[in-house]
Amino acid sequence: MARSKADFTSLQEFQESGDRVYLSHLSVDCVIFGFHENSLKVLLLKWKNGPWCLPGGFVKHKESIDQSAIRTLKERTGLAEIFLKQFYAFGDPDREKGKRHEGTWIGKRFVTIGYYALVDYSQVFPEPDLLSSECKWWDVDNVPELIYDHNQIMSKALEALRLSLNDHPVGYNLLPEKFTMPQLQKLYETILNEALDRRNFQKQMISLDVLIRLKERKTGGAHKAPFLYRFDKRKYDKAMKQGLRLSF
Amino acid sequence: MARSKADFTSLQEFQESGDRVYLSHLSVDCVIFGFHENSLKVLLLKWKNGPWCLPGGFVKHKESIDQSAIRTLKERTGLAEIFLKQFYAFGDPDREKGKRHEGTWIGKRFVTIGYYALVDYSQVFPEPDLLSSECKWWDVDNVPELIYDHNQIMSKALEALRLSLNDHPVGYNLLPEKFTMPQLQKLYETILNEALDRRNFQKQMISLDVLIRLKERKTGGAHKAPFLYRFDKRKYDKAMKQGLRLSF
DNA sequence: TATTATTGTGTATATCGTACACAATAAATC
DNA sequence: GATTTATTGTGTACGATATACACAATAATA
Repeated sequence: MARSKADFTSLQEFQESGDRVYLSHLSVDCVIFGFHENSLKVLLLKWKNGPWCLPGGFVKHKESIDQSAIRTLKERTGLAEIFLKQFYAFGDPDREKGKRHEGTWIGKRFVTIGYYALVDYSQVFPEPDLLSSECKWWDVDNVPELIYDHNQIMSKALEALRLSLNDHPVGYNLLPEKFTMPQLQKLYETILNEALDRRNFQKQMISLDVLIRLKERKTGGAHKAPFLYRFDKRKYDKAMKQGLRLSF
Repeated sequence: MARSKADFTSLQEFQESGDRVYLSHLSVDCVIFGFHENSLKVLLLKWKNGPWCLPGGFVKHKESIDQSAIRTLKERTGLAEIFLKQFYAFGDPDREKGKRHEGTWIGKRFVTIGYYALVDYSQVFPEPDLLSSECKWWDVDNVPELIYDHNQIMSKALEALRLSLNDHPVGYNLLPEKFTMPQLQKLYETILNEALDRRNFQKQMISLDVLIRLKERKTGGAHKAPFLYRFDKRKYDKAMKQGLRLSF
């Protein structure tokens, strides 16, 4: 996990007294999804002279675990108010294979709570933290080998996102405000990793009753200009809360 | 959360040096579901001279969180090899409203990982631990007020169980080996809290292709004797792994 | 002006979910 | 032993939903 150093002035201080600020043995890791050029991306961090990892952080003594994920996200993407969902806790004692920082605060055993976030790619300006040399987007089906069990965490996040499509709409957080039906379809196809019928997809989406079709069309591309849509936020939020399949 | 004292000889020793054996700030809580006399039950623990709570435990230094839930379950029910599923982590800093043991190890802030378990009611012999005076089954829609946020944890467990019915079979862990279709239906109705059509229910269950109808019928009750069924374990396990609705 | 690739729309069919009715029967009652 | 009662076993008709598929319209390009 990557860590926030805002509360310390040096790595050494952090390693010597992490307990002062954070709960020991506990971290959060964030799988941040974005959508760009018809593919699903995750935001990864690279340690200086080290491997890639998920952006993560630690939990302050008087902070909720949700809050600590929100803080991590804010620090890495600059965004507040983004969609965030806790999906699983990872707690094998040997999950940190090839551990570094042996004998230090960060070298202890950690149980980590996994969150995934959905963000508007175009609004994000990735920032590495003080211990990282890079922070950038990777294609979900082309991520490098990550430290510890972070590849597994990412897979589980993607699986959770896929499952959520069964009962919840997606897109509000991943697409720009105005978007076309083909864009929305590509998003679904990318997350599900399968092709969908264009006409049936449109019917389904419209039946969800969360879209508003605008008068405008998207111009500039070749071929027939597609209509632009936006989400009806109120209906979208309602669908997120209630779920879409109330069926048994 | 209730705690295991097996690793200590006194409460005082435990309070003074819990860190020696367990990860600090971290616990697991188990919502143990059983099914008896046509209603869904949860196993609760009562502190000596205190309120009721979910059975829980702490995580040893070299133990996975799953293992620590398994251990807790074994201690409380006597059962090993039971169905167990992690469903959510609860980490608000003030979740332990009305905290006791202020200033002691157990009085610290805890983030807890919630698990739910499905067990065969008739196989369980509830055992209180050394700090509890009682351990008994309660009807899910009639549980008393529990400590901390344990009522919320229980609700979330029930919700998770309900959602799981959408894509996974249930019953193998909650029913005796041989059972009737009406029994299975009651189980579903209890979990979903709604009445289901008898004929359609049977068709659905049979279409899941995890049941084997036996030649025997259940005798003894009044009225027409229903057939007995059992699960085809191989198919059941496959359905548990793959899920039942692969549809998008 | 013609071409090209893409979008907008509708229909026929199969599948699934839902509503519903009647015959069979094990125990209980008389 | 015949009758009553509540429950189980089974099948069918209907409507809703999912799926497969075809053709006209059009924005940019050639």
